Amino acid sequence: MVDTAAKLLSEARELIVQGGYNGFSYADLSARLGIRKASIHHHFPSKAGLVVAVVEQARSAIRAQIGLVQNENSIAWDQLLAYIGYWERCIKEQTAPFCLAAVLAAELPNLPEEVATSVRGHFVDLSTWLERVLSLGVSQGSIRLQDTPAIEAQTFIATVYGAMLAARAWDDPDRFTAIVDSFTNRIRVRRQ
Amino acid sequence: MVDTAAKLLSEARELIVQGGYNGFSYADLSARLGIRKASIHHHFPSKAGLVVAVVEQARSAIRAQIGLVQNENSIAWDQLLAYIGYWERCIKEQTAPFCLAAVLAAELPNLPEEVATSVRGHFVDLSTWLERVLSLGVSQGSIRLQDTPAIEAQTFIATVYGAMLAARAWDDPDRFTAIVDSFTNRIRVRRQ
DNA sequence: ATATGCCAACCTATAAGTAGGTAGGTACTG
DNA sequence: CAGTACCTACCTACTTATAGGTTGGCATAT
Repeated sequence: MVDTAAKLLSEARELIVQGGYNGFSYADLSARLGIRKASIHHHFPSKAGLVVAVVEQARSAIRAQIGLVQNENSIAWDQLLAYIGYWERCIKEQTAPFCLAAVLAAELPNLPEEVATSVRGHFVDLSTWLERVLSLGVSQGSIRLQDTPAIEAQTFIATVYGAMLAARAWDDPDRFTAIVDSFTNRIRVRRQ
Repeated sequence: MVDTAAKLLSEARELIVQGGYNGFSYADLSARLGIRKASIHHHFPSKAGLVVAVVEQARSAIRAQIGLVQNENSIAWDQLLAYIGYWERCIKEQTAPFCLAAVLAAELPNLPEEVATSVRGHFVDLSTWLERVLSLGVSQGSIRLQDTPAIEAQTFIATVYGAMLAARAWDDPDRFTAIVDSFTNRIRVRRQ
């Protein structure tokens, strides 16, 4: 039985992905969950606090992924493809057609400071994870980089987010795949 | 003597780039220009109309650039570098640290239909221009593509916008350059 | 009794927009 | 030349709707 706070986080995430920080209100959540705004304030006294909670939830998931990379049985290339595949499915199925942090980053100068801090932390967490995946891939011989793993991780994130934007603008999920493939093709070591 | 409507477009553009469609109001413009909101409505009766006008102004500039590519003296590589250089300067100087269409595209599902249509048109216009530049570069022997010029133009746009997002998230203009360089390095034909 | 989670009622601020008016400038007409 | 009409661009005052949030209360579960 999922509790109200969790549902609020989930719905808030969808609404943010759809229209950004200022594009949704407690009234939207109220309509979606069938509870009054005052009840939402009970769980999340401020909008900024709610959005921080949404971003922090996403960051927790990334940090869990970081933990998985530490597992010595993990295969870097598979993890990278899994991440890409996750977004491909989300974009095709329109379940999560855009990364929360990306849509918030686009309006970063206008965000409440605590939200901006959390969004930046999300970028740092994600790049930390990817840096480790890429480094592992290099040591496993499946990945070849032209720059440091840190720089390449940031490049990859930018590519993924740009690809999401393209998929959204052209209303074509294949744009996402094509654009991300140009990155993966560049770094992949072919075995023959 | 720049007229009021032009100033409104210019300020609206800055405000949109800062915080998106819902992140600014007529009151912000009123404060910036020192005129009352009702006066702004005189020039632009609706917010959607104002934002469409801002986007259409940007599209006009792109179409002017398309005209320049038709000039047989133009050098594709120089045009590409000029476009990149333009954004590098804007991001470093914080004069226009993000592309209008990109920040609007991030919240596309929530935009009024006429605005969404205009934003999509902006993507089409920009990719049309870039497609021509890339095709010209190929025929001039300075550019080598791995896919069709149309696909590569879209990839480039995604890269540029993703790079802007990265520069904004990391608050580091060099992120933009590094990420875009990975694209230009891939397509550039070296002469030696 | 306490904690949790919901509610009604309410508040202030602000958003997009409307209606009627004024002032200055320009063009036209007698 | 003066008067008139029209245009442009601003204004005051106002409207409705909605946003984020506050306060006190009720119901249920432990």
